[in-house]
Amino acid sequence: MSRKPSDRDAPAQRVRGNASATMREVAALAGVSTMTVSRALSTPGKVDKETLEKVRWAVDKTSYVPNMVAGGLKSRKSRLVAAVVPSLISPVFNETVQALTATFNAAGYQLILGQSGYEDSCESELVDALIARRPAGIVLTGVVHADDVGRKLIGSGIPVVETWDLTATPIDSLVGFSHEDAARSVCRFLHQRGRRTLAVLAGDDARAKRRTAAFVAAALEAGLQAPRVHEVPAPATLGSGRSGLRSLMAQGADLDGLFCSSDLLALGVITEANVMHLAIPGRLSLVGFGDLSFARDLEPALTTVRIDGTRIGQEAARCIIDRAGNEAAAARRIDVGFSIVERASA
Amino acid sequence: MSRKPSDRDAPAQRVRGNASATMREVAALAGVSTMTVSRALSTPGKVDKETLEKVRWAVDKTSYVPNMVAGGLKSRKSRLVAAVVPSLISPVFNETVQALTATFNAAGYQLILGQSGYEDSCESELVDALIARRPAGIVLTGVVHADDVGRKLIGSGIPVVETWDLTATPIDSLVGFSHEDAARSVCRFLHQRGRRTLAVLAGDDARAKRRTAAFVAAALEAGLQAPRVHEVPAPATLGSGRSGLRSLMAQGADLDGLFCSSDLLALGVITEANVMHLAIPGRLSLVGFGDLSFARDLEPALTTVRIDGTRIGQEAARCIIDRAGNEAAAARRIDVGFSIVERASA
DNA sequence: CTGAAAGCGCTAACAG
DNA sequence: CTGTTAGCGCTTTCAG
Repeated sequence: MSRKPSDRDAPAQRVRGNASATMREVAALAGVSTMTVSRALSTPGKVDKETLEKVRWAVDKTSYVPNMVAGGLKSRKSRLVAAVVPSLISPVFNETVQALTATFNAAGYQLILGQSGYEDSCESELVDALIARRPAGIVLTGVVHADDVGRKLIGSGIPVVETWDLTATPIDSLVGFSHEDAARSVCRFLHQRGRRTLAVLAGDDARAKRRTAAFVAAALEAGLQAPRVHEVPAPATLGSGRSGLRSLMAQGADLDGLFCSSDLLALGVITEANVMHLAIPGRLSLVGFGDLSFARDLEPALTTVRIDGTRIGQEAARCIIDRAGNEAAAARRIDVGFSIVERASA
Repeated sequence: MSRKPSDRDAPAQRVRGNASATMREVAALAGVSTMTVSRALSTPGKVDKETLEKVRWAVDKTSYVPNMVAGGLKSRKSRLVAAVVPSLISPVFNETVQALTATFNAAGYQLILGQSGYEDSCESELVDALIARRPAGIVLTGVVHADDVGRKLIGSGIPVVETWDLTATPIDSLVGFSHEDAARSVCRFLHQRGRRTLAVLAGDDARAKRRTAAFVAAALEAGLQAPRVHEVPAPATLGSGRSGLRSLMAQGADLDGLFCSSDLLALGVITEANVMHLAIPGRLSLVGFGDLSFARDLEPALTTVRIDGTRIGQEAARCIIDRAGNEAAAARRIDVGFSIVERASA
């Protein structure tokens, strides 16, 4: 079996089998100073054409890849951004994470991902670990509650964007929507369509709980009886949607309007309703939350609260990118709102 | 409105309103050298108890958070790892990404996330950007095809783990399973249960295509007629599952066994079958792929190919963490296999 | 347009 | 147990 010697051999310059070339090696090979190499790479316009050629050739020859760690240390621009998500298992934040990665990558930034879990417990350590990287910004999913975390974040001087929620006391920038308003709207929506016996099927995380509370309050205000509430452990699953519906129906078969704190729960409700021969929307109006990709194609198509996760990600990224370009840029507060996508299920 | 002055003010040491303290400031405040501070933080056992106290106090007082960028530059240990995923929208890799983040974080590493899209096009630039961070390792989803990417990766000397697939020519370590074997097993499974008119409903990404090809070949070998194939654009959705089933049935209502390249497609098939009054598994046996969280609770519960995404993530992380501790550690090849989870739908 | 000098903030390696 | 010295690889700054 013959083998072209150049194929996957280490480039000639490098003696150490692995470890990347350094700028010095490139400079030596091109017969210029490291400074010129640096310029050729970051501001090619400021370098003579011929010199540029030589440098490019040397870069190629050595397979040089700049070391951003070193560059970042000196220039104090890490081009790194950190994001914290409660969970990567549930698909709720997939759109946002995707938009963050895409927007940041397009602008030459890289994303470090951290997971906080649904409790605030280890968030403090996580934030420390992230600050240690001196990122150009930190994107948080949810608003910060722990006081020490907030202080740490403020003290670090790193731009912060809290997302997926609104608060009167943001740390810095804010891109979200009102969970309370969304829940109230759903309640009104069901009420206006003649539904009188309402219930909520919700996860037990903080934001879902707030939606539940707002929904219940709105129902009471509208003169309806207090909605039944069934809580399931976060993250929500199809299975807990099915058992949730059973348990809710067991409390009284007159239930005619149901708000699920997640489309996954709603999918479970549809599945179980099918088994129980409970007509949706005939007997029971169903509203989900999240407008996950499958919602539109369900049978019946799911009426749900749409949150534009992609937009949240994009706006959050913009906050940080813009601020990196102009330190004086002000903190932003963006309410991306929500919409009730009316489909067959309600 | 009164305000406790100490509340959110900048610590006394720091003049610049933001920007974190440096180790020098801590050292000065504690009355020791920077080296002692460094040791107090990373190897507290080697520092006198009293000194330790002083340092800890100074760290606290200045809200000092070590700068890992600087530390990493000197020690050549970035404690950063990069991962590349084709897509963050589809939930297929959620488990793996979650396991990677969790395992790495537990070991004191941080994860940089990159998205390649389902084409190999921009993968090369992405890999460059990642190598530029000098991560302790790179985890790839899928095996590398582009030759220049492979060479670049090898040349960098950074440990690489390819995942979710097997290949005879890995770059370095490998954690995956055989897509061909999985497809063949499903074919055998359906055949053994008396199904004779088979079809495949599959996404058009490279790995799904290979499963499709293997499934078709296995059917032919078993003496069955060539399975019908319906391809849908990746990423797969519930909607394309529904229309896929219609189109497949239109080609002949005698179809009695269907393999979907994703559970999401299978969910669409179940939904549409419900509408068409097509009994599953009575008339049509259905097998999905992925064992997404909802599969077990569907009606009928979905028979599907389970890939242990969590294990893939954990093993991949281990490959890199172990190698970081012992440079001589050998490249690993782990076949995590797959299993057909037999439930009601087939 | 190019180069030399001077670090960014931290830690290996060696002395005390 | 602690301190000193010397950089990691790059870029800012200032002279040519």
